[in-house]
Amino acid sequence: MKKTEKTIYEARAKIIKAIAHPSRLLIIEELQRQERCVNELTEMIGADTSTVSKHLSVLKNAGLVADEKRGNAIFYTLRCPCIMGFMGCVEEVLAANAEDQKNIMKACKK
Amino acid sequence: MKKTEKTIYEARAKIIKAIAHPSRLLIIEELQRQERCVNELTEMIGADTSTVSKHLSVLKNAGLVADEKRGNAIFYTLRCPCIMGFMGCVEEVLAANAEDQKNIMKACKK
DNA sequence: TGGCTATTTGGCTATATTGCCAAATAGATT
DNA sequence: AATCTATTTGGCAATATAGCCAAATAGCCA
Repeated sequence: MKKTEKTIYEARAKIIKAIAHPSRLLIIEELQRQERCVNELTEMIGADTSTVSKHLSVLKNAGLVADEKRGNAIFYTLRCPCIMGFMGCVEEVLAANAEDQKNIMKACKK
Repeated sequence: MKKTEKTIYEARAKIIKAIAHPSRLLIIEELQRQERCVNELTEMIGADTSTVSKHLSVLKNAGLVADEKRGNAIFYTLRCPCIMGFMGCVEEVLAANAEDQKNIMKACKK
């Protein structure tokens, strides 16, 4: 792998890594519906505020969300709705895996 | 986040995490083109064989690739070509980030 | 000003990931 | 059988990630 290539793959991996966490997936899904402040997301996730704040900074750092201060709160929005297209494929993979499991079970019973 | 919800998000995150690594991105891209054995991928990546083997087992464990033994070698194939749809969105994010950088630079010069 | 509310930051521990080496395994070849 | 090739596994050290608490910061409100 050449150096230039490596840089490109690393940049892509950084984006995808930012998405690859249960809480951050929830955040992305919710922000795709509507903008939310840290407090609201914290309640939905049920973790410490600081933890959620850090998740948001990971997403922001990857360029996936934008934030805007309004009044006392900071509202986060999803910058790239296309991310949700991801999820369809992920579900496909999960469905395929479930199908495999089913077939394995069936084979075992024989 | 309810327990059931959490399980779902964790399952999704596992798939996405499997994709989120530079070498594994290269592997996915290459397998989308054609099936490859561990040795071939190892050469392309330029890491230890054992390292590549482990990357492949991560992908396999997530259900993203399948393997088939033929002769002396084990050939890996991509199970879900839809993953490549991911990449378009990732590139969009990277382009948007680059655009931001450019604007920041421009603002600084003033 | 002083106290709220919302959010971020620093610090720490626990856990997970990565990547190398060496050794084990499995087939193919001689 | 002995060897060669391809791959996986175990073990280890380095690094990264996650999540909590406590403390810092910033704007609002009385």
